[in-house]
Amino acid sequence: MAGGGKREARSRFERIYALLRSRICLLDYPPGMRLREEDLAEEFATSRTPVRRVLARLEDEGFLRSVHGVGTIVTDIDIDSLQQVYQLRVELAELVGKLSPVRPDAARLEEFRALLDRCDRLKGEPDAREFARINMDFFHLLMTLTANEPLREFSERLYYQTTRIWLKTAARLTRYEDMLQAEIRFFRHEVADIVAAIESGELETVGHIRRSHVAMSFARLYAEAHPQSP
Amino acid sequence: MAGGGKREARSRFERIYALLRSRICLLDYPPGMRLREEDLAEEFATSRTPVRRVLARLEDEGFLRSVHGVGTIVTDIDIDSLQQVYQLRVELAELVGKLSPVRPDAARLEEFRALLDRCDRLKGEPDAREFARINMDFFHLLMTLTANEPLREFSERLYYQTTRIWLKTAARLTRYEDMLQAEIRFFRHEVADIVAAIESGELETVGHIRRSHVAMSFARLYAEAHPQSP
DNA sequence: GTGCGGTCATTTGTACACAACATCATGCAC
DNA sequence: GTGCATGATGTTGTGTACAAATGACCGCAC
Repeated sequence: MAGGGKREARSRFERIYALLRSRICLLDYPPGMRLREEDLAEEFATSRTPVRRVLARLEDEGFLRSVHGVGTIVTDIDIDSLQQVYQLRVELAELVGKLSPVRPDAARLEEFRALLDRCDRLKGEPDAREFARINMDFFHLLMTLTANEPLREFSERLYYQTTRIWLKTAARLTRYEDMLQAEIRFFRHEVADIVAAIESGELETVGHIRRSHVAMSFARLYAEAHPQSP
Repeated sequence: MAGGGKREARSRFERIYALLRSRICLLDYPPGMRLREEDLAEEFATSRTPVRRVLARLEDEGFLRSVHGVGTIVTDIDIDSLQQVYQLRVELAELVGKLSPVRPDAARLEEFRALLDRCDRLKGEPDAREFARINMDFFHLLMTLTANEPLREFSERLYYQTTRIWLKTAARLTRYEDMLQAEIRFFRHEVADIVAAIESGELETVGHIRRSHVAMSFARLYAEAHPQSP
């Protein structure tokens, strides 16, 4: 076996899937947008069939909704309907570091530290999109701290479902520069805390830190959407 | 709109999906079995296309594995690889009753109580398949105790992935009658405990009870597969 | 007898044509 | 002018033919 045929087909599927999901989560495909299977097929130089395979999965995961005769529509999100998702995300965050914890090696640890530099650079030139990307890389690094496959899979699902709401909320604010700056500071603090916890080998502490930060992040978003009454 | 066209297509998809998943979990389709898309298409009086949509989802969820040129194969399972799945299942079990708890109404409560009768009847005529079915009904009833949609979805995924191992282990034992009787007793005890907790309004306690029973169930299975050394 | 190569049957993956369905514009009746 | 029927247009869902890939079988050389 030359080792390429079938694996190539599979990797292509994963590539298209990851790309489309990324576009949805970065709001390149904003909620409500209609995707055309034929356009996507043309972009990836294939027919509708493999594209439909990807769209079906994204629909199963709640990112899309295909309606016969109408189109494939990016699902809408709002902070209220995501409350349950966040509640579960908070719980799962704590489980990372508790179930099948994996101590990172030197190289992995260096990747964590590199995020601190990226945060600092971002502070000089704030950009919501770049922030979202760093946040995503950080998340994936965190997932390497547990070997529990189902936990990783579910956490990833919840993460991608909730990450859109941040960019959407930020885009709505008239002066979102302040919020962005503040969020970047919060985030850098979280990364620093977690790096410290990792360095002292307290993987379970990582889970607790992460849990509280996810919860607080949601609280801030929620407050932003629901101006408090006296 | 006469209200039937598209919804019918969707309900058909769900029906086929639930049926195939059920067959896999009840070992009607045992691990390693090869399914033929064309056969399934014929059974459901349709073409391969809708069947492939269902198989793709079952593959995404880890029940099947399609191999080009070979067939669609029911995935194998073993107690060791399911350890992580069980660990997460235990944690999620506790969250039911904690996240968005829903107090059951009188009718729902009656359904719980009815399970006790089914258990008692089962004691008189032990049957692994019927036991698995009661267990499944009980699980679905438990899911009505939380309104957290993602939690329900994930719990369901983990439940179906782990339920197969029980029947598989039981089928292997030479004298599985004893084990079955014992398991039925354990299970009836669990149902009774949980009914009592529900009646006193302690939904969070339900989660704790469930957690410990799932954990102990796994421990028994694990011990069965790994004869203890002194 | 054994190992190797090729041929064939079988099955999933892909491409494409067509059906089902929803939406919007158009025009006609009143 | 308004309301409704009707057709045009566009999109996803389904059926089907064909390509790609795998494994089994057979025959042949040695």
